[in-house]
Amino acid sequence: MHISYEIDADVSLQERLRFAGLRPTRQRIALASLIFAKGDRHLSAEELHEEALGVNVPVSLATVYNTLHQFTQAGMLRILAVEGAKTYFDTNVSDHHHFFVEGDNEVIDIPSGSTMVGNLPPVPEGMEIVNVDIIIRLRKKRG
Amino acid sequence: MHISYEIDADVSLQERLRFAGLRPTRQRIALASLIFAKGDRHLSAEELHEEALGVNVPVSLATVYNTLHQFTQAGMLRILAVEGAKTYFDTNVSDHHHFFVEGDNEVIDIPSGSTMVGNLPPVPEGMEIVNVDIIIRLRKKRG
DNA sequence: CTGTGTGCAAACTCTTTGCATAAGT
DNA sequence: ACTTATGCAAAGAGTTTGCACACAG
Repeated sequence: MHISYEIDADVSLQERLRFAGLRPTRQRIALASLIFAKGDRHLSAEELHEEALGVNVPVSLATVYNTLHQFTQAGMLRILAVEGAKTYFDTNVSDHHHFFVEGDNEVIDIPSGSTMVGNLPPVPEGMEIVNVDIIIRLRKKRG
Repeated sequence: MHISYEIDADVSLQERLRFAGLRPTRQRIALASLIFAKGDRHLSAEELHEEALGVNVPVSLATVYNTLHQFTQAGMLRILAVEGAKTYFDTNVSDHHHFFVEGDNEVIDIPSGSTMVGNLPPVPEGMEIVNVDIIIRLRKKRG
């Protein structure tokens, strides 16, 4: 579904939240506008929390976590299993893959045009595919 | 390099460890034989720890972590970034990919014959590829 | 009003670290 | 002997939970 939220961001964010069965509270609206303001992003709970505090939206970290998970469940975000401890959330829910820059811990989208998945292997008995994640790990060329 | 460790597991494990610059201590030998006894495996530190205790090798969890990381650095293991908190170590160091069964948190190797990576996308300026990880997330068919 | 959301702090899980003791060469 | 590993317990990072208060409908 598409809501043209370019016209009035706050109003349609409210609609999106309502549509997802989430009450459009101050915090959720604020977080949603931070998350979805700048197009595709990858962020951790910590990052979003700091960003919120930075623009004087004093949410608690717990609420950030709750909100991110609620948005994920609503299909507005996607969890990105990259590495170790930190969980990243991806605002691009469509089918695409990722570069991951080691050292920087930076996640970069791979445009979905660059089709890469060739023939899938046979899936084990009684199982079905949820999704296919490709992560290309990069390092800076020493130079 | 290949050492035929089928002949006498303990002796050649010692050699492997020595070759990696690791002193072949009781704990490392015991853990190595648990890890490499049964062919390709995916295990977490917790699992290995319990397994060790189960066969009366009383190592501490800290030592298990240390050992797994040392083995990884020595190229005998590979870290598997699957999901969230837990770190999995893969005894299959060669080029291959994985199924991940959601719910069970089970990791299954995809035989490297099933080539899947087609055309890789252009790599960002100044970067080089470390490796390509493909994880196919599965769920049990409800039935 | 009524129910859901939020903030806080405490709890939890996985992992790492510091330091005294034990073991390898 | 001399050096490196180990064990323990404590610290650390990231995430979650429980409960009183606040807010949306």
